[in-house]
Amino acid sequence: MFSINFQSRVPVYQQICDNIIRLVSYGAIKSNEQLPAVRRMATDLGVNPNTVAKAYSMLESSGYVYTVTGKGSFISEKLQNGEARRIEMKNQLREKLKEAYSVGLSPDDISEIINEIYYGGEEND
Amino acid sequence: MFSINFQSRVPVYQQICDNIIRLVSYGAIKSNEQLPAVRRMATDLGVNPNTVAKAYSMLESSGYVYTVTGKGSFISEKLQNGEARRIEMKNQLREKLKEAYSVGLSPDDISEIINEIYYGGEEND
DNA sequence: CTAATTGTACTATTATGGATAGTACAATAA
DNA sequence: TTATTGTACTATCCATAATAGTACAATTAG
Repeated sequence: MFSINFQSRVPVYQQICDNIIRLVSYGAIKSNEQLPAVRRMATDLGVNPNTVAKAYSMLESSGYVYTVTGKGSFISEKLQNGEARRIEMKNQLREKLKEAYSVGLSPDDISEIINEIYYGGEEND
Repeated sequence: MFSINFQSRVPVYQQICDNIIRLVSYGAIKSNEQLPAVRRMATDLGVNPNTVAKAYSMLESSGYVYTVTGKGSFISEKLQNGEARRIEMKNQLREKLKEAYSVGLSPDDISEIINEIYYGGEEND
């Protein structure tokens, strides 16, 4: 599903939240679909069940997940409309990249950052 | 000069480094200009001198600052020439790309925008 | 010269947040 | 029933950051 970067300064529970949201944005998980059980995901990721539980509970308080004790946790409808966010994000990114261009950042410089973020380099907040 | 966000998960010494780089990129500090003394900046920011010392020493090992014991720490030439501006831009771009990542934008999505800006059209790499 | 200021190098200690360990419980499903 | 779900605890551990305090070499100002 995804993996945890234990070198990162970003807390594991936060990484779990981020990844779930990202997967939904990608369409890899659809709304009303059930998330892996807390204990299951914990063993999959190699972390403590409490850590996953914390992530789930935070996602629920954000409204991105609804949960039924005894059944499981499920992606809410609220998370489905990621398309608008992606378009908006593209526009913002375009403006920022124009600035980068005018300051003299090279495509390689940018690729470096992309690799760092997408393929598991250092993260900060 | 600047202030520290003690609520942030970003370490104070890191914030100090970032801010100094940022100030240089804004032209608020020029190269060969002396930085405040470790003890002075410490009291200004309300932190421990050791924390500032750590920031300075990290900046030095990055080559952004040179230091003479007994005299002080100074901004190196390296940060002139728009280098500082590019560093700051990289930081901003990194934050934006993190957002893009979390929203589900793919590297290809981003490459498309980069090509559009840098090569003015529909080529891909 | 002396005295003050510079950065640096230590060691020790504390504080905080995150993660783990373990247990227990209510609700659901087979 | 029995197993699985999420949840709620408490206690503990650990890593990192930050502090506290001292000391020292180099520089500068007097």
